[in-house]
Order: sequence, then structure tokens, then C-alpha cells
Amino acid sequence: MMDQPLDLSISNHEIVKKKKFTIDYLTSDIPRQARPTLMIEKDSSCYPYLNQSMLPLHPVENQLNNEHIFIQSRLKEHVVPNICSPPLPNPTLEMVNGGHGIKNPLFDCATEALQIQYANAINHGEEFICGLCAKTFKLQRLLNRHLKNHSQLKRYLCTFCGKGFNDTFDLKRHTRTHTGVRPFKCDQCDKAFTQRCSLESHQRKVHGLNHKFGYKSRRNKLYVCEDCGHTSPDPTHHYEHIKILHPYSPLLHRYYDKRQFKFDSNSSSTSSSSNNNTIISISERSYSSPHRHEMDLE
DNA sequence: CTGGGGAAGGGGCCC
DNA sequence: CGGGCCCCTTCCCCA
Repeated sequence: MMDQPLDLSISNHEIVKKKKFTIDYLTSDIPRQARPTLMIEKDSSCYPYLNQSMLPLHPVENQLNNEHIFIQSRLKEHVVPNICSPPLPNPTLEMVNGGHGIKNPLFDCATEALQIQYANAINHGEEFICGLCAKTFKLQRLLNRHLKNHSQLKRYLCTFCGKGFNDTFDLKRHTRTHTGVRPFKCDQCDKAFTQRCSLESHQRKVHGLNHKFGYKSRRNKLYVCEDCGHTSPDPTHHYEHIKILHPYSPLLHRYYDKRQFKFDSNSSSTSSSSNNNTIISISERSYSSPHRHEMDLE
């Protein structure tokens, strides 16, 4: 199966400079001494549990000097840790989102506050009502998730800027503002977008294309490599791309997670990529992976 | 002022 | 039931 060279599409994304975050996080009414500081060592790896000497460096921005990147958050409740001291790997920090984010080590401290909010929640017949904003929910777990939105303490932190999110998908979506990954490409022009809705809005407004999808209908899943912007509709192709080009990605450990890789019988490693960007040809043998999933695709 | 696009909040649904 | 993925929507910025 791997005798033929494998064609992989690599998007020509650029690292987009977003001044917005720099301004947001460096201007604050919080006294400078009181601001938490996120210090990311320039050469630190995003994959602290693996062999750092073999890992790719992360594209970074907001660089203020040659050795370190200091990003000061105006959101004092984000609990921004110092992730370069003690030296990585730091067992107290758990990476998420393929190494682009970390679990907030102090998130458990929010449990008490959440319990107070739970106590304020009202069970009114078959409805669950938020005691803080009076929004109603049909299911308890929807109320539970809603209550987290009231908490200022966020579960996941962006390793680029320290901004916090309760949802890893929100973190992943946010990370694209730092990496410049734009998976959703317009087939009518050269524009690309970080979100599918932005692409569909663009096509509707600029090209006059109407959606052929029903309201809230699911689109075909597009697998996106958050490291380089490579996209594929095929989970097998996506997995092969990560295995070959990003052999130390934590995503490879989630081969059996159906939320990450939805393999099916029609999935083929030879399917073409959905974008029209630079095509490079890579020999499988040239990138032999030491990973234990080497034979999983046979 | 307006339109296009970026970014993120909120909620539905699947695993 | 929680985590994760996705869609809809809104807000904001900028040309």
C-alpha cells in the first residue's frame, strides 16, 4: 500500500500578524505588577512529553525580545502559568489541541465556585433554569455547560497568548489566528478562511452562491492539520499526513478516538485533497516513523 | 455609512 | 454525563 509515493497537499498559509492580541493583552487597567505573566521560552516545544530535541518549533508571534516571549494577560483570572520553569516536561501541565494549548492547572479551583452556581440553579418542573441569568435548559448537562460560561476561570489556555476557553474546539479555532491556518478555501477565488461559516458567508455575499445545505445540517467533515494547514476530507489521508510529516504529534495517540478520526470502509488513502495548493510528493520510506501506529493502516 | 471578513459566544448533537 | 465537534449568530474592525 505504501510502495507508491504519497501525494500530500500543503497549504501555503502565512503566519498572520494579529496586533489585536498584543494590544489587548498589554494594555490593561490592572496594575502592571498585578498582571499574570505568560512566559514562553522561544525554543520550548509544544510537545513536552516527547523528545524535545526532535520536535518542530512552533510558529510564534508577539515576540518582544530574542530570548523569551512575554505576554501579559489583562484577564487576571486566567491563571497563566509559567511553562518554561521548571524545565519541560512538566508533569503538572497537560497539553491539549495537538500541543497548541494547555489545561489550566488551577481549573479545579473553580469547582467550589461552580458548586455555588449549581446551588443557585433552579429545577423548575422539566426545565433547568440558570440562577444567574435565568436562561432555561431542557437538560441538566446543558445547564452545567452553560454555568461554566459564567465562570471567569477557563479550562484551557492558549499557549500563544494565554487566552482561556472552556472548549477545546474554541481553543483550536482561536489558535488559527496565531498559526495562520486557513482550512476553508474558496473554489471561486484564492481566498481562504479559518471558519467554515466565514467561507460560506463569503461565497454567498461575493459570489452569490446559495448554500445547498439545510438549516443546521452537517457538512462533510474536513480534517485539518493545525500544524501546517494541510486539509483532507479523508481521515486515512489525514492520519498518514500527520504520521509522515508530524510524527511526534499527540494526535497520533488518538488514532482510536472516533471524534478525531472517523474511519469507514470507504476511506481511502488515495483520495485527493480538497484544496488546490502546492502539491508535494513524499516517499513513505523517507519519513519512516518510529511511532507505534506504523502498521495500523495496512 | 456600508459591506466583507475575523473572532468568539452559545447551544445542538455525537461519542 | 462530560468532552469534543460543529453550526448559527453576533460583535467588532477595517477598507
